[in-house]
Amino acid sequence: MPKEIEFIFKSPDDSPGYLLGQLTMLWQRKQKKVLDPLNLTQTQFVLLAALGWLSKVSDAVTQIDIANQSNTDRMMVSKVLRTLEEKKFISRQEHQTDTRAKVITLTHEGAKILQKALTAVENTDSEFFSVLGERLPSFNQYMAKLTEQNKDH
Amino acid sequence: MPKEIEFIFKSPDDSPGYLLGQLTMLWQRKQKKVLDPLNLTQTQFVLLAALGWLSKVSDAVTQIDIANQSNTDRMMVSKVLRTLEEKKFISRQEHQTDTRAKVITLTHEGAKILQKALTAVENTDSEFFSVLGERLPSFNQYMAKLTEQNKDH
DNA sequence: CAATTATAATATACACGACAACAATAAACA
DNA sequence: TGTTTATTGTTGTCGTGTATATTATAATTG
Repeated sequence: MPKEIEFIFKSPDDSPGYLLGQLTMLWQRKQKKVLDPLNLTQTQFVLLAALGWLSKVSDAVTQIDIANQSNTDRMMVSKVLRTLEEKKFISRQEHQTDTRAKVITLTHEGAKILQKALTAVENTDSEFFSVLGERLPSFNQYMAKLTEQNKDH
Repeated sequence: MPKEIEFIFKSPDDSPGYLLGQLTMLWQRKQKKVLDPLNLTQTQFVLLAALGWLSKVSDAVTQIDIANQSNTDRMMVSKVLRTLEEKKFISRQEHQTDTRAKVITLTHEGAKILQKALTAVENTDSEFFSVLGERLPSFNQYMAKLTEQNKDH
């Protein structure tokens, strides 16, 4: 390193951004291990869960609905749903009134996998965050507040 | 959705994993906007910062050192450092005593960019987490504890 | 010292994640 | 009604992340 240049580094433990990044990396690696045996990736699971959630209140869920529900962009949804279709976890049909849109539904197989995945992920999360103990609700509040405050612009 | 199957969804606000994922997504999008003008990606910034940090105490930083410091895996470091070399932000030389290893150093240009990036990122983080106010140290403690607890296995 | 084991870096493959650009069609409105 | 605008979905590109396997070389040990 050029000797004449001095950097001012904060200690990692004082940098919430750094900590957030590190923690997320660990969490995603753990999620991956849990979902791999179910033939699902993290994103595939999230989109499948979003579809399951939306299906409770609508019988004509479109790709845009899934994108909005999961805060994913529509290109990602398009690509991942194609993969999920190949895996026979979902099916895509023409929309009745809007020929641009596609109606996405869970297959039996997809519903079964989603059930397993929801349970597995919840158990893993429970263990991952267990160190917080009774402080978990407080942690959740922090996270929810931060998410709310930083949405959009 | 197959009508006979019922899913049990937790409310998103009660799921720390979901919240962590959502928050990280927002944070990464914001980081990207800040780093784009500096011709750096998130990962490139992290590795550059790890290199800067290590350079303070060592004059023979290897790729493995950077990988360990940043908790990134070796392949990632190999690929990203190649890109950073093309951008003239770092240089890679043969190691004196270990011919397998490469010694990584910041170039002048790289050091200047890193300085700018460190400032920009810290300002962005400061704004991103400002809603926490005086609860920030508490939040940092939660994050540090979670990270520590979930390292490795 | 020779054989085994561990380590540093790379090659390749698959799957995101963000973005730009595009085609088709629906909705809004002059 | 006809034109503009918005919406739905797709394709393609760049840059991660993770896993497996490979090459070269260092370190360990029988």
